[in-house]
Amino acid sequence: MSTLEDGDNEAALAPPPMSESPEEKFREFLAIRGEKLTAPRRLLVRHIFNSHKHFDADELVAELPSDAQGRKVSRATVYRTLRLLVEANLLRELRLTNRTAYEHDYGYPSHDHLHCTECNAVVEFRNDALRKLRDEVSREHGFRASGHRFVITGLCPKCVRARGPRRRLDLV
Amino acid sequence: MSTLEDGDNEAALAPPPMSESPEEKFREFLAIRGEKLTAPRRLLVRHIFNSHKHFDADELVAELPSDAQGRKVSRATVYRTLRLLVEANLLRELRLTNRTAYEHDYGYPSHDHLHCTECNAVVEFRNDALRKLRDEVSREHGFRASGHRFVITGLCPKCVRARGPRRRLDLV
DNA sequence: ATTTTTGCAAACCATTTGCAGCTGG
DNA sequence: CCAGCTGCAAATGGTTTGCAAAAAT
Repeated sequence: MSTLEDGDNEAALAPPPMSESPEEKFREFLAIRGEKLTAPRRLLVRHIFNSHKHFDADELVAELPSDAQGRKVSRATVYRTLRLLVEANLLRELRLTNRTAYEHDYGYPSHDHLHCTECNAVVEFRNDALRKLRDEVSREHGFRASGHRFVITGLCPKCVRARGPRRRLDLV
Repeated sequence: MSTLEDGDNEAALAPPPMSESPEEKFREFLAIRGEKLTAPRRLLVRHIFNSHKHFDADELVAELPSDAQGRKVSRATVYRTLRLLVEANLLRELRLTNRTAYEHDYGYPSHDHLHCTECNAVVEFRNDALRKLRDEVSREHGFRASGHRFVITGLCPKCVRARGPRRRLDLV
């Protein structure tokens, strides 16, 4: 449903009201499929959209609060819900390392990433030329682009300072 | 060692002769680290650089020929060698799905990818503006870029024709 | 009441690793 | 000869799944 990442620019029907909350959007998505917005799921959407950090399943599990009875949402449910949120276009997968990272794909402007291979830091940036470039290339190849991922890998300023002085032949 | 993907443009020492074979380049890389170009490793480099396909560890294992005694290179060695080839900048990792894909990063011009989310096809393209854009962005953020990955996701021409006619609200 | 969801634990699957014996230089 | 390899099999680690109990409509 026309996310910020979506390249399709036809306006088949009324644009969705960008004012609905992630939770509301998730509820709609589930309703359409005859599925339910349960307590664990509500807890997860709320928690996830309370901050704009990147995160992975493990971090999420660790951060989650326990309920009154000291029970946490199970790891299995976390994974299942993450899958749903991705299908609902509320989250986007990142795959920079062996574990899958997630970031908001709803209510958050389209952007790309700089990834420090040294300290694993991830910095976001916006660049409009990129989108144009993407559509150009897609057109040339007869593709219908629905999204893209542009990751620049290298050393962040901190790591450049930390080890930049070294020469670049130290293969051993 | 100054690969096509490398953004560092200082010329610390004589540029490597681009005429040496992947096998030769691998041998040098290993020699520097006091390691050996063994029979299994030689078989792997040769096999891998005989074609320009993308591949993953599993496909590689499946394709590998058995020796005279009907033994194949073990899966463990395949993984270990792939890691080495990546370190040697002969191969590059791709990470489009859950399994790691590999492609040549030596003797093959720098390029990016269109990824069809329907049939999983991967098409390569070259675009020089992208590299410039990458360096610009890196500079703005104080990064020292060493590479990038730009993947445009969407439907390839074939899949557009196959299912393009459908409207775009079919969430169910 | 019926269908979906949850939590647990076991299963999965790609990848990694310990180790004893083999091998290249 | 000796450091570095290989293969095997067992271990890992992230993610998925079967199933019976629990919850939602």
